[in-house]
Amino acid sequence: MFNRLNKCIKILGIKKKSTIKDIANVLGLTPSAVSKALNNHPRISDKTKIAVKQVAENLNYQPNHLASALRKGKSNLVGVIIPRNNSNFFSSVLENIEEVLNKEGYNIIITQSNESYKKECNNIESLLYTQVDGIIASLANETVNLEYYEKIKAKGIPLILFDRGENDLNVDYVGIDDYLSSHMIIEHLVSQKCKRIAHIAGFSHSRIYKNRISGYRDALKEYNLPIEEDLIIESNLRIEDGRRIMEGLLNLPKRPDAVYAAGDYAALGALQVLKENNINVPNDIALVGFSNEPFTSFVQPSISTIDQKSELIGKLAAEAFLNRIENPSIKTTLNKIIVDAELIVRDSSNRE
Amino acid sequence: MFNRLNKCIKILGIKKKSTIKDIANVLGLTPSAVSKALNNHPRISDKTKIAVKQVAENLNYQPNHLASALRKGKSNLVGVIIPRNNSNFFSSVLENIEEVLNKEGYNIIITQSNESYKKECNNIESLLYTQVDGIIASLANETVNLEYYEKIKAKGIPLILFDRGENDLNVDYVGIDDYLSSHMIIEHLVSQKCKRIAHIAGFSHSRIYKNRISGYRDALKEYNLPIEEDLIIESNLRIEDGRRIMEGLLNLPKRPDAVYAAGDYAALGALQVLKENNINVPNDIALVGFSNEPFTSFVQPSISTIDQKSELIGKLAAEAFLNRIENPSIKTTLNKIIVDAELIVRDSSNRE
DNA sequence: CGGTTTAGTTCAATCGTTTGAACAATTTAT
DNA sequence: ATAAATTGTTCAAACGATTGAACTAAACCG
Repeated sequence: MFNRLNKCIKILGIKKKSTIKDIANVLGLTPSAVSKALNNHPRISDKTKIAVKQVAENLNYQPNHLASALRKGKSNLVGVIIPRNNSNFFSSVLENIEEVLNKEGYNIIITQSNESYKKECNNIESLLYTQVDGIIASLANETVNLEYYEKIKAKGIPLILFDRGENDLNVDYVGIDDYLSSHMIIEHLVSQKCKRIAHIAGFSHSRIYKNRISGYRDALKEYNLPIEEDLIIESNLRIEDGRRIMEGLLNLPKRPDAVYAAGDYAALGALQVLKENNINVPNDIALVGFSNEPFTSFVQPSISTIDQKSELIGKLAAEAFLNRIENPSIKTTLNKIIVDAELIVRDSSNRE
Repeated sequence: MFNRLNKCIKILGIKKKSTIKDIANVLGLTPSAVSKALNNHPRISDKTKIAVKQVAENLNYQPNHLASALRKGKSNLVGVIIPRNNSNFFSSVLENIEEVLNKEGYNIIITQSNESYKKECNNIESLLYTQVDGIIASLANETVNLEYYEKIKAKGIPLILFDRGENDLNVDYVGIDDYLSSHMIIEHLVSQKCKRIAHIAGFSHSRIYKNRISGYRDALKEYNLPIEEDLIIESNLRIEDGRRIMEGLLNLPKRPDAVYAAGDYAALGALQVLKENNINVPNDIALVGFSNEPFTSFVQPSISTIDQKSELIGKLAAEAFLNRIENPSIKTTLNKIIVDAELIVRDSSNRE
């Protein structure tokens, strides 16, 4: 049967993929010599190395990753799990993770959870199955149960979290200081003479949104502004949430004079409602968002926001992984890298 | 040395990953029986299957993908190459490719070319190295030389192109009819009584933009409108390109009364300039973009655009791959799937 | 010239799974 | 009762690359 197959191959002129064995045959060497030559093993003569590489080129040889990964027990693949791909923040993080890891010979497998916990579990399952050497992830909003992530830790491969998931697991984390970012926003709004600042918040079960809320509260206290619970509303932070909540705020007996939304999409929804009601932004009500989505710069008025330093976060997350993989023995305490975010003041909060 | 390692493992309580061999030992079977049991081989008794699965569960067994892929000569991995990840179109296509392929047991490896030909080549290289079973790609704008893609074909694995790359290689393609889409836009603008329609075009070396240009030209002819070469300007279609070109158009002795931009970002740039010049959109100058980026719906005025049916394109691309992989022998003529795009009329071109 | 290095290579086992062939045990058909 | 078919399992050879140990020459040293 084999002979027949080979005959077919010959007749049809299909080149079967060449292996080190083929190279060995051509040169009258053993496969192991070829393997060593290709890997620049010191015990192989330069003459042989050159000859092997030449033949490899001619035969269009491509090493079989599966075989070497199996033997070496290392796939050089890193899994990345992100909630969704349509935000600028994540695509920028990805780009930078990829850049750093590619340089070190790793490839990344990107998977999206679409903010679904179930999808996230599936993703972990299939990444582990693919034998990735590590996982870099940002948790879905929905994710509360962390059993699956424990599974990764149990496997003994590095797990790095970024943006979402701080403290939730005892693993490396890279993110901005959400508490401080909120503080910066309030400080700025106060400097613009705002006195009643509402907060369109994210759900407080997610640590980052919780931190933004407490940063908001503490900053208000610091500036001796009263905390009014009706001015703090949690939501999913989509455009429609921003709209709904802004409408509610406008219907209050005493309207706020500033709105801090914990996400840019919610800020956009709020802005739409404000414009529809002919409310002057920023003079009647000032507005600040969060994330520096591209559209914040080109809507009218442009929206002040927090830049989360996605490039840096991507780079640091990748480096954290490399660190772990290179020193697996060193059970250092978990590494929490907090990057300083930047407040970008635009028209929506810049009063004359 | 091995004994020492095992001792370490025992002492430290580190569970080494369990293999079919471990399961076999527990049950007093051979690894092959276990393998067959796990794969529901008909020749294995139900009793054994149940026992094996039970033990597998207990040992927290996870099949080693590398080993099975190596043996089976199939990785169940599909590579996807996209130009950049920050557009809604691509992230939506990805989501749908993933959905269809996951169901069939495939995982996808996403790589971004960042519109760079060199990056694209690297991506192809590493995808092939990872032994993907197929590649689904949309070409970078820069890509003219297709040597690397020929390499994929030479390997004998399926290659499916979408959006960018129609006709350029003799392979399966999924995309919308750009020519017809242009035609729809012109038809609509004519119905709005526009007489001098400018075209902010993409570079005509890319087939899709070329088709949009010829669709534009032919439609003008059909409606007996003159074709003025100064009203057709090619660019990269970024916001700043749209701005620059719109400024140029406004400085013409005779301004156009409509602008059709081959990309939404360019349309946005144009819109900004129009607003800055207090030109009424759509009544003085009507505007239509292309791609249905989310922001087109929430800027003011909202921008009319073409929806490229990203969900459908993703699904069809994935299905085209599955088709090829399931019938590798059938050298059917190449499959060109053209999806009908949809014109979404919004405020920027809807005159009262 | 015998003994020790050193360079260059081959040998053989291994990674974990799959798979056709072979074998033994049991059942069914004749 | 014997042949044939069926069932359940083991055997052994792959898949392609890697790697330490072993082996053979040639080179070097005293």
